[in-house]
Amino acid sequence: MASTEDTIAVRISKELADRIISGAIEPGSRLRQDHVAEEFNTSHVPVREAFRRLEAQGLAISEPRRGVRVASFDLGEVREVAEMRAALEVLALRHAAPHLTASILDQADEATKAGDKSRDVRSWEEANRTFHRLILAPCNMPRLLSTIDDLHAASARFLFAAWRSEWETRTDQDHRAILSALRQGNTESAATTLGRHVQWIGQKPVKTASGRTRDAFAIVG
Amino acid sequence: MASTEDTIAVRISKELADRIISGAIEPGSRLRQDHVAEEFNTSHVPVREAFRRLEAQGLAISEPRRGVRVASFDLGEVREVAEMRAALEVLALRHAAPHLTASILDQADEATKAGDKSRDVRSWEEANRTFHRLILAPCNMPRLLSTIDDLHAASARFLFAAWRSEWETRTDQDHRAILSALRQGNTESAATTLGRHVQWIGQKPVKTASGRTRDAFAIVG
DNA sequence: TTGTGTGAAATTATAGATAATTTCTTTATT
DNA sequence: AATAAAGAAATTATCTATAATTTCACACAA
Repeated sequence: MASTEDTIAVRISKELADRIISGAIEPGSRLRQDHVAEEFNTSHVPVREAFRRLEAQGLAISEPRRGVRVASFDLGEVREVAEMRAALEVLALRHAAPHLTASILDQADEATKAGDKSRDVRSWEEANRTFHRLILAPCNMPRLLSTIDDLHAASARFLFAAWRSEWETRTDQDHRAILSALRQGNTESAATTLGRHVQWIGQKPVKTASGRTRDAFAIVG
Repeated sequence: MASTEDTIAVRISKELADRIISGAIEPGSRLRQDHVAEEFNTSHVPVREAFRRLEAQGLAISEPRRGVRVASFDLGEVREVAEMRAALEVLALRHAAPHLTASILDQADEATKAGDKSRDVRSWEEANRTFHRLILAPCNMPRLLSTIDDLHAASARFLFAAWRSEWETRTDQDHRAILSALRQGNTESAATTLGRHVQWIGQKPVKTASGRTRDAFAIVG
């Protein structure tokens, strides 16, 4: 962790992002600058800068003079993020494909296996994110990649909100189909599968705070 | 202008964004917080927050302890922004199409005419942006729309850098074709044209500071 | 009950002051 | 002349203090 190199504001924003994504802080709850400042043993100036970062990532919403709260989300936003990911990841893959090496594809295969073996959401999500990053990074489009990263952060949040604890292992056929197409140089087929893959929205009943049961939705790809 | 409602940081970031986009501040030049603070008659705390905003929009780059500078760009980034716009605007249009009314399409037609009549880049850019926003806004996907807005800001910057002053009026056939397809309910055709339209990169010789001539590139759609 | 003021407490937003780091300039050395 | 070292100036990052605004709790009236 290069956290000693980072500025305090960056360190705080990373830590808060992690908590928001993992669900440790509830959607809608307020982020109070003095409290955060006290926790991190700083003044609130870097805290405010951290808030601006979270805002840009779509993890928090700030209303002037009324403070910052953790962004809430609904099925509409899950769909929106899924479709944006589909459009942008397909674009990235088309550009990355010519630069993919056997070594990268092997690593992506490893990530897929790690995902299949995962017995909890957190490690599945990490493996999945690694897979996507591996095959997309060689596109060499920094702006595109950072937008995709933000969308993955949002996806992870939806996922953890739905699959809070229980997780069934499953074999990711899509990842395998994508890798196989890429190995054969069939970029179009890989892109098509990827586009469908990231739009797959899983559905799961969860118990709400009030004891009732409702359906939660998340992107599972 | 609702600037009195905004926080000082927002006001500063908007003003600086405008200067960066218009080219009033050169790419690569440093943004010094004390100087900006003095100009706006504030302390540097809101200035720093404004910098974080610019960073998120991709208009400035900040290096810890070394300050913030105006982001520079090259042909690669112009292409990247063009492709991202194509992917995302097509997505937005597909969702917006069912909600488009005759009134909206008429307004878009007006915007096209205004663009054709424009005798300078700035007013052409504004009309063009209005056109795109009109036909995309009804998609009702806030995250997508704000990402597209940032990309339009980048596009405008490329454009002003290339077409600093001279501008030839021209008739935008693409806009007309898109509107006509939309009126006929042919969303796919409109989307295809839009995707191509936004990726059209114009090329123009410009004189550099050192008196030499090189080619500048910009998105002209 | 429901709604509406009112004041205290909490919180945000900004200013001014300080410490730490980088950049620039000048001077010495090969 | 070119390069390196050293010190001064400028600049960033942070902290402490203050002003302005919002939120909350509670009382009172409809």
